[in-house]
Amino acid sequence: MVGMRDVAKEAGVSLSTVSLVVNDTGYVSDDMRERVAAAMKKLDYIPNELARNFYRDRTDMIGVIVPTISHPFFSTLAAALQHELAGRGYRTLLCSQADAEGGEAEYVDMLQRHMMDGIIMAAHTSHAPDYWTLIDRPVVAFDRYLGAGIPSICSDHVHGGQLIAQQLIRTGARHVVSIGGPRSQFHDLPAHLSSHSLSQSARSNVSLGSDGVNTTFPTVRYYLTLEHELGQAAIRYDYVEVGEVYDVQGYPRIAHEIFERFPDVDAIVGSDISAAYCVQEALRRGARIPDELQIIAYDGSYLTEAAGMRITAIRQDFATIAKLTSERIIEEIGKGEKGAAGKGARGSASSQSSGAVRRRSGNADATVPSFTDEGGTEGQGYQPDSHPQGELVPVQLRLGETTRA
Amino acid sequence: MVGMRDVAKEAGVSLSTVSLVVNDTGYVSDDMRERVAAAMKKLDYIPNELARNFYRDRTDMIGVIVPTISHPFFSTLAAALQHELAGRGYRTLLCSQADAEGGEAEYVDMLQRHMMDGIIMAAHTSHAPDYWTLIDRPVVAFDRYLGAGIPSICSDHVHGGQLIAQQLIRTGARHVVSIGGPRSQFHDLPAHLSSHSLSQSARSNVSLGSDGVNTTFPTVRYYLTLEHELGQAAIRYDYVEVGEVYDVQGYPRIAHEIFERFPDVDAIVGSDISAAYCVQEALRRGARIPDELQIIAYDGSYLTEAAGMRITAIRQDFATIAKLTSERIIEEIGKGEKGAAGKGARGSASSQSSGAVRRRSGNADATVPSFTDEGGTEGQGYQPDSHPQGELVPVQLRLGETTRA
DNA sequence: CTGAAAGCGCTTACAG
DNA sequence: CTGAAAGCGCTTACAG
Repeated sequence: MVGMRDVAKEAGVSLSTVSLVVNDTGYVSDDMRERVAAAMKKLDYIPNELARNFYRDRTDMIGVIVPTISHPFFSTLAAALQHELAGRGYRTLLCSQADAEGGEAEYVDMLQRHMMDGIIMAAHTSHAPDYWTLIDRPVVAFDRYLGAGIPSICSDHVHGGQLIAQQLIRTGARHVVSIGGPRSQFHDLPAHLSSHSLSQSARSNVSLGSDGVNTTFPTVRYYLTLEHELGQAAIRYDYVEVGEVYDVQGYPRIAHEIFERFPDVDAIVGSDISAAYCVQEALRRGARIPDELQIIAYDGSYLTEAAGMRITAIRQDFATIAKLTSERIIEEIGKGEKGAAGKGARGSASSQSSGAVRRRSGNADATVPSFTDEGGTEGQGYQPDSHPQGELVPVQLRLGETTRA
Repeated sequence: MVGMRDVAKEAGVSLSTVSLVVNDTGYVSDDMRERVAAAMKKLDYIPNELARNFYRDRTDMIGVIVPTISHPFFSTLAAALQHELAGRGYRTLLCSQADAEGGEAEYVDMLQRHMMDGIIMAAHTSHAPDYWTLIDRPVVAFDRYLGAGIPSICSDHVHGGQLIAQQLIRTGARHVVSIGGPRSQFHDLPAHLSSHSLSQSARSNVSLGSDGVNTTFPTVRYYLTLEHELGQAAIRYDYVEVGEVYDVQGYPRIAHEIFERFPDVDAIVGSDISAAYCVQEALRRGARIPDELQIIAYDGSYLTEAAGMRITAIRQDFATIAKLTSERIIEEIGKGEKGAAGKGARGSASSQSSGAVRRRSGNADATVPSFTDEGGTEGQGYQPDSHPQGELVPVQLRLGETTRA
């Protein structure tokens, strides 16, 4: 292996001169520069980034954790994130929870061991908030609540739920079935409000904004909103559970089941994949879409375009999500940098202080929601674990062939 | 940051003892071990993997290059690879060409700079074979030919083409349209055989096995086989070009175009996405599938299951592909290791020798094809750039609702 | 503007 | 079985 030392010898200059040329830092005379360049070319020198990273204590790699890549929503999200991060000089280490031996923990480990500069967490986690809070290195969540002080970016699911409800109410739907994850995820945080049962949460006057929902999983806000609005309009509503996102078998089975269990269903709402299977099942049964049956997908990935019919969808704004999330994680990484005053420093206290900086300000931001649909509920003092919220990314209803005008 | 030095001090032992305990290597008395463990726990010590990697000159990371993740074939492939690699102790650095600033070059760069231990290349490349051959670090290709000495794993596309042809001939198809990439990719290697035009390549008596095809892109064998077999059966055949895989707009447009240009088409063959859009377009036009129109997808990712109808598909065997490819790249990495006799060595010659080892034996393997459909054509001496081939992974025809019995 | 020196946090011969 | 020492290939103050 040819190293800087060899280049220096070949060019007849000192090691540091070579380093300066390689990194294009500081002042080097043209003469030196050329001699070094020539030597590098001659010896075919390639810098060892491992050494550089070691010294800098940075890898310019950011981990992106998703439940599974083989799901159109997450592959689209991952692509958008990689694109955005690449534009900002970062590499993406994509982790598909389902395909990693140790799940997300393995990646958190890499983060702690300095193999990554930060993590974007877009998967469900079974770990308690403490786990995340104690990590003390940059973490940003997408559509998840990981604990006080961990910034999070979310799609505006309350609005998503409203848009669906409006569409269905306006077109006279009478029996809506919605497909979603395990209902237990709806309230997986210690609650001061215990609206556990379907009927209760659907009908009770629970506020769906910054209080009333105690989950690590903000997506449920769309179900809750939908249930609430349909309840108000006295439209029959049923919720059907599918398994985890990576339960590939579950989708076709559920589609079949819905038609068996609810012969009079006239509107189905579910994630892109669920919706696609429902279109398929409906076509097979000869149900007339959208006259007899409307289908609305939640997510709006490419699958909604290729599922036999263009499916009307709530479209999450992948580009904006990726942009905000990337900005945020890089900001967090920056904070860590500043905390450590000069890398050569004795080092023992620096990471602690930087962690404190990061966490404090992360906390401040994360607890100031920027809701579009409601205001004035924040600022009522600190409430541990109560419905924290991050920046909200607007969603959009994109009309396809599966809904009525 | 708390380091080994702090742990050693706390435990009152030497640095090396701590290292031995952390890595669980060599002989350490139970007493020492416990004292060290206690100190680690007390100080919350986390080893810095950056330093470790730097010393070992290994990162246990393997790059996987695909054209785009937002494509069901490649996201399924990537998931399978990540799964397989994780089981063997490697991390996957997923690179979506479309979303990386510098395309594959950026990742090759990382490989050369020792940030990755190897690369699995599953995307098309515009670089000449020389580019890859000179890399001198572990690279394995999937369904690509990158140059002499670069091992490659391929699906058995010749068989894939035959299976499709059989199905179509048996069911009496009369006008087949197939959708594929730019025809220029079919012969992008310097050729001794110039069968460039569609009609010529479809009808001439070109052998479709280990000679006659000069492309870096083995997938074309399926088109060529299909063309050849349909030609023999005197079935009308047309080839329609879509853009690159990441041209998302292209698919629906092509589906539309096919029905406009070829009103009498009664069979369509294309990748999962193309096929899905064709199903959609056919349903919209009221074409009766499979009675009037058969559709066969090539790849067999989950999309074929959710496209309005279960699409009959040639299924590539993702699990086997991932297994063979992973084994192969790890084998290549191993060769590099052995070459370097003891890491502390002065180092200058070691990487060259390891490269030579790798390349020579890679070469030997790569030029011994294991075709299932033909035999005895190899061993006729060395032919530069002529139809090289690697291990073949069988494909399968999975019947769906879009073909006739 | 250039060079000699120290150091990033670990691992591994090597001497005790 | 344990400890002092050298070194992995770079970068960055610091003195000239």
